Amino acid sequence: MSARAAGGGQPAAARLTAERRAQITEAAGELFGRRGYHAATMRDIALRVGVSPGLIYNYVEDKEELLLLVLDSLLDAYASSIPAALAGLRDPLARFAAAVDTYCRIVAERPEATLLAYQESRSLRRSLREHIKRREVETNALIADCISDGIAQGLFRPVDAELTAYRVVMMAHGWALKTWRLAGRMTIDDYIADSLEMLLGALLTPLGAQRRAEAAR
Amino acid sequence: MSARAAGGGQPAAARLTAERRAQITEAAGELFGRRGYHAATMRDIALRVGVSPGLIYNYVEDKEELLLLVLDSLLDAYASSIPAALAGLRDPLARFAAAVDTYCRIVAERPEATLLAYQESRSLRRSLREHIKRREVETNALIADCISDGIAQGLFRPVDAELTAYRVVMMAHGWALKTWRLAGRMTIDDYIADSLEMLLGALLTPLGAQRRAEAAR
Amino acid sequence: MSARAAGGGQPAAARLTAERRAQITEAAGELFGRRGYHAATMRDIALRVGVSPGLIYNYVEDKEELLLLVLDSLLDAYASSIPAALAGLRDPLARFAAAVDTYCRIVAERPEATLLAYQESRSLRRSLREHIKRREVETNALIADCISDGIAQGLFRPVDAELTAYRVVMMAHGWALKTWRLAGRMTIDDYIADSLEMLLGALLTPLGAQRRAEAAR
Amino acid sequence: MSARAAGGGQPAAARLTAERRAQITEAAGELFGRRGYHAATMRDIALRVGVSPGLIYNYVEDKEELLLLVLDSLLDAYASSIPAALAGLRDPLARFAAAVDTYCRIVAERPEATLLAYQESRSLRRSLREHIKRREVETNALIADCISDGIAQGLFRPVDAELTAYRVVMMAHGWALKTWRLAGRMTIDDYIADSLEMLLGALLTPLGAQRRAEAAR
DNA sequence: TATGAATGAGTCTTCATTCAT
DNA sequence: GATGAATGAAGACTCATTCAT
Repeated sequence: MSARAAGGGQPAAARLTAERRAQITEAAGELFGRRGYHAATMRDIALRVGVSPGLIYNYVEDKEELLLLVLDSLLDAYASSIPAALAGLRDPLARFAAAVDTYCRIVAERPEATLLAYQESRSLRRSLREHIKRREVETNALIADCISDGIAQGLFRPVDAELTAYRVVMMAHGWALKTWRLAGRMTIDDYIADSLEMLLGALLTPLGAQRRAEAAR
Repeated sequence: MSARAAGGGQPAAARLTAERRAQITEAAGELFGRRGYHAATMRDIALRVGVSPGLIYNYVEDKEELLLLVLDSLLDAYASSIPAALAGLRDPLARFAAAVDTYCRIVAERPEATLLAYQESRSLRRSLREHIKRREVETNALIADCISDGIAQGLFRPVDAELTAYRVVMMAHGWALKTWRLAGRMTIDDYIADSLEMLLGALLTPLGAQRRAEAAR
Repeated sequence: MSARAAGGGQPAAARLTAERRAQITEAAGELFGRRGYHAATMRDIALRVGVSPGLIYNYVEDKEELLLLVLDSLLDAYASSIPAALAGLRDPLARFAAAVDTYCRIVAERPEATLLAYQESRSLRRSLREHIKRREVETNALIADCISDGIAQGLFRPVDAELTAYRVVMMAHGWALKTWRLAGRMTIDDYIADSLEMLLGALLTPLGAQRRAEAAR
Repeated sequence: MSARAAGGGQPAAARLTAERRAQITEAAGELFGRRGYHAATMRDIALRVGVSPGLIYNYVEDKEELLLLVLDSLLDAYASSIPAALAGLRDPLARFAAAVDTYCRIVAERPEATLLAYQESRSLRRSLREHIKRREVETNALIADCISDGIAQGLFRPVDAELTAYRVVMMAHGWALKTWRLAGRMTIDDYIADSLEMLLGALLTPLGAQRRAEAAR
C-alpha cells in the first residue's frame, strides 16, 4: 500500500505524485476492466498513461497493489457519494432509497470494476484482501445504518440490518453481472425502481407503507 | 470442442474416455474454483488427476476448453436437475418454488463454479463463449416458463417472464458471490426462503396470494 | 536399419512385413515431402497408413529410420531404373543421354523427396547418414561409368568423370529445387534437352560431336 | 516484421537496436545453418549472443521472423555485392562473368544459409515466404539484366534471359548443395571457371566468342 | 500383431520486475 | 524522476516413444 516516491517534503511534489498515481490507477482500472487483470499487462498500462513501464514501479509496489488501488477507487466512490446523497435527508425511507439509488448508479457507471472485485480479489495477497473486505464492510454499514434507522422508527420490519444491506448490495451488483444481458431491455432507472419495490415490499411495516404512500402523493 | 481420444469405437472405450474427461473436468473445476483460472496450471490439474500433463490434451484441446467443460458441467446440473424437480408438479406456484429452490441449491453446492462463470467467461474465445451464453439462456428459459405458466393462470402479475427469470438467477448467484460473507449467518435454506418471499411478494396476484395461503395450510 | 518384426520364419510373413514397411515408408515419404520432416508427426503417418502409431515401431526403430527408409527408396529408384535404361545400349553417347534422362525424370517424379535429402540429411545420426552417402556415391558411379566409357572411346574429353557426374546430378537436382519456379515455363523434357545440350557442349570431343551429329540424322 | 524495441527515437538508440538485431540474426544464422532451423533452440541462440532468451523477442516477433531475417541477410549480400561488382564494367561479357562470379562466391561463403533457404522456406508463414520469393526474383533480375544486355549487343544467343538466370543460380547453388562432396576436390575458383565455361559455351554467339577470345589475350 | 492411452522431456513464448543510465 | 533494455522464471502445449492389454 506504500509507494516509493510517495510524498517527499514539498506538498507540490506530493500533489504531483498523487496525480500520477491517479492516472496510473485510472488506466489500470480501464484495462483491467476491459481485458481482465491477467490479460492486461503492465506494459499496456504504461503505454496508456504515456509512460515507461519502469515508472509505474515508482508509484506502486506491485501489479497486485495496482489492482488494490483500482478496487479501492471504487470503494472511494461509495464512501464519498453515499454520504453526500444522504446529507440533507432526515426521513429513513428517503435515506434508504437514496442509498440504494446511489449505490446502484455507481455500480452502473463502472460495472467492470464491480466485476473485477469478484474476479480478482483472489489474486490479492491476504493483507490487501483484508483491506478491501474491511472497506466493503464499511460501505455496507452506510446502508445498514439507514435500515436500522427505519427499524428504529417503526417503518421497517425488525430484520437483520446488516444482512439486508447485503441483499441490497447483491441486487446492485446484479446489474453489473448481467449488464450485457439486461442493458438492452431495461434502463438502470427501471432496475433501481424495480429493485426498490421488491426491497420495500419485503421491508416496510404497515406504518412504513402508509408513510411511503403519503410521500408519493 | 473435440479431443483426440474422444469416443473411440467400442462403447467400453467411450465410457472410459468419458470417465477420464469427467475426472479431468472435476479436477479443473476444483482448481479453477480455488485458485482462479489463470493461477491454476495444467500441471497442477494433471497432478491432481494423477496423470501426466500431456494426457490432458488427449481429452481437451486447450486450457480454454477445459474451462468450457467446467462451466458446462454447471449448466448440465441446471439442465438436468430443474426439469427433474419440476417433474411431478402441476401447480405453477409449486413449480416456480421448486425451480428457484433447485437453482439456488445448485449454486450453493458449487459456488466457485458460479463465480468462475463471471470471472473467466472473458477468457473464452468467442465461439466457446457463445456456447455458454446459449446454454445460460436455455437454463433461464426453464425458470421463465414457470413464470409464464403462473401468469397464464392468473397467479402471477403480467410481468416480463424472461426479465423476471433473470432476477431469480441474480438472486441465486448472489449467494455464490457473497458466500464467504453470508455463510456463517444464514443457511442456504434461509436464503432460499427469504428470496422466494421477496420474489413472490413482487409477483403474486391476489388470487395467487390466496392460492399460496391455501397451499400453506 | 533393422526392424523388430522383420522376417520371422515364414516367407509369407516376411512378405507381409515388407509390404507393411513399404506402406509406411510411402506414407512417410508423402508427408515428409509435403510438410517437412519435423512437421510431419508419427501420428499423421500412422493415420495415413490406417494404423496405430505404436505399430510403426514394430517396423521401424525410429522416426529417423523412417526418414532413412524414405531417402533410401529414392536411391532405390535410381539404382534400379538407371541400369534398366542402359540395358540395351552400347553407344556411350546414348548411354550417357539415357542416364541423364532417367536421373532427371526420377527427380521430377518426386521432387520433394530430392529436397528432403538436402533438408533433413542432417537429422540423421551419423551412421544412417553414412549409409545414404554411400548409396549416393553408388548412384553417382552409374553416371560416372558412362562418362568414363565415353572418354575411353574418345568421344568425351578427358575430364574427371566423377566430378562431371556430380555436375549432372546437380543439374538434375536443380529441377527439384526450382520446380515451383520453373514448372510453369518449361517442361521437364525441355529441361532435360537443355541440360544435355550444355553438358555435351562441354564434354564432347570433335569425334564425339561428329558421332552425335550422325546419330541425330 | 517489426519488434518492440525497434528503432526508438534517438538515432543512437536506433543504431544499438540495429546492432543487437544483427548480432541475433548472425547467431541464428550460424545455429540454423549448423543444426537446422528446428533443432536450433531460441535458448541456444540467446546463449550464443550472450543474452537472455526473453530479449530476443524484443527484436524479433517470432522464431519464424528470425529465420526470415537470416534468409534476408543472404539476399542482402546479393543485392549489395552484385551491383558493386558490376559498377565499373561496361562490357556485357565482363558484367555477366562478374555477376556469376559474385553470386557463386556469396553462396560459397555461407553455404549453410543457401541450404537453409531450401530447407526451411516452408516453415515460414505465407506472408514471409512471399517476401523472400519477391527478393529472390529481384536478385535474379540482376543476372537476367546482364544476359539481356549481352543479347542486345549480339554477344549472347537470344535465349530467355530469366530462365537462363535461373540456370546460373542453380549452378551456384549446386556448390552449396554439394560442398561437402566437392570441397576437397575442387576450389570454388575452379567451380566458377568451369561453370562459366559451360554457361558461355551454351550462350555465346560467334561474335560473342570472338570478343571473348580477344578479351582473354 | 496391433492398439492407443499414457508419458514427460523439451520448446517457444510471455511478462512482471529490475537497474544502469 | 524517468527510461526501456534486459532478465529469467514459469506456463501452455507438442510429440516421439512406450507398454499393458
